[in-house]
Amino acid sequence: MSVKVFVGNLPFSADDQKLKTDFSRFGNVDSARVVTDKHTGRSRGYGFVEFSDQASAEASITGMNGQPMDGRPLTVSLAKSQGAEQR
DNA sequence: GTTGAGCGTT
Repeated sequence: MSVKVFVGNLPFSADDQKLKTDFSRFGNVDSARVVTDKHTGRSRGYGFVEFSDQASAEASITGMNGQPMDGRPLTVSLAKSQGAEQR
């Protein structure tokens, strides 16, 4: 199964593809998505990254959490809605 | 035309 990772403090110039590119260095990214506002269409400044393996997710958290991207420190952590099928 | 805590979308 895939593991969801919450990514916050993202630059407004960041997008889902940028997240996937940056997080793909740590493992296989199943899908990366940046939360964009539906009313304004602009990025809210945070997104989610889905890894195909939990080890890759933790590796990305350890490697990207607190690290400045585009000039701003990213907040990477396990997403809340992990479900109960990740084991 | 902007901004900055926050856990989306089908």
